[in-house]
Amino acid sequence: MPRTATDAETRIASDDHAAIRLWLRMLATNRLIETRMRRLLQERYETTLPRFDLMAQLERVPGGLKMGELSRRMMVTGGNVTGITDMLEQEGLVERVDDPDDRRAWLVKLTPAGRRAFVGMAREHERWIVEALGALGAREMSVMAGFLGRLKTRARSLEGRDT
Amino acid sequence: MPRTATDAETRIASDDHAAIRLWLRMLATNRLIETRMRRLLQERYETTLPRFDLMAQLERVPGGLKMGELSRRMMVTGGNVTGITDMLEQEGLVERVDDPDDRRAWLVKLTPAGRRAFVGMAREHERWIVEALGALGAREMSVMAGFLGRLKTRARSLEGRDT
DNA sequence: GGTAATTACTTGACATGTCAATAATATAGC
DNA sequence: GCTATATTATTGACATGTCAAGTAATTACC
Repeated sequence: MPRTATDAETRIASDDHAAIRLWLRMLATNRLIETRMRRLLQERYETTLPRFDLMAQLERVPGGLKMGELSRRMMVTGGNVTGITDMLEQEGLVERVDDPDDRRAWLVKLTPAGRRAFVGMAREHERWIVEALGALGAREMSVMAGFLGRLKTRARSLEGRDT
Repeated sequence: MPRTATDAETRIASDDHAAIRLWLRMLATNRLIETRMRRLLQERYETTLPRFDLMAQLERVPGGLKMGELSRRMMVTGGNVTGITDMLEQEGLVERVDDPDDRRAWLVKLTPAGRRAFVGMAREHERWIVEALGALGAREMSVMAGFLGRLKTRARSLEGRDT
């Protein structure tokens, strides 16, 4: 029995493709960091990652965003955005305002309380991320960002046609 | 307004830390590829990513794995493993067998039908991954795997102490 | 060997995610 | 302007994920 940690990457035989190993490592790394962020957000602010994400999207757009815009930016379905917005609205952190240009649509905005709550969280969240990614230097981060950019482009183009 | 696609990475001001930008890009890339895999698994095999993951863990261990082992390897909670195993058991793809060494525990194994189903899926899944990660060459994959390895190690050590 | 602490799993409550169906409104085309 | 189509958001059904509490069995310890 190896003594190394046993996780999602485990048990990949050496003849498996390098791409598979890389993908599993991406999954495991993301999950580790994401789980940590969830836990910290819960412990320190009694909130969750999706709520934080939604507020982060709104924070830079004082005029608010339509549900569909939120959905696209958060890369989740509209139904999901409806649910999270409902929660945040109940908590008084965001508000739905009628879109004057489209009576089907809402503009979702941070309330003053929401903005106050967000800025504190965001500062600390940034520290957590800097800490978590601190294993890489600036140059390495830049190289990795380049790789990821190419993977993103590829993934998008794959969704275009249907292979 | 830039003409680039609007997604989870959007609207990060240039003064934000490189680590944040990298993290958001990791999230977006993972989500894009993962969503594609979910869709393909659903379309071609009427199954889901967590079911596939659980079966993948079992495939290399003919003797089966305990629920707790599955939980650790899949990096999800035990309650979650119970639910997914229930589904797969109903579908006849895995079975719970009494662990002869521990009467509290189960050994979860692929049924013959489960193994048959898995090998077909796995082959195609590997093609999908190779295709999705094809934007990177072998050397680049190896560099990226190294970066991710360091991020994983860091994340684990952060969970050790409590910063 | 008997009790206390730990471990393995299940359960129930709930948040988050998907999808498909629906209602309301906008838009395009004639 | 009317109609057909597309877009915006909500809803409900369901899968997946968390956590905390509960049960049963094992292990540690005196």
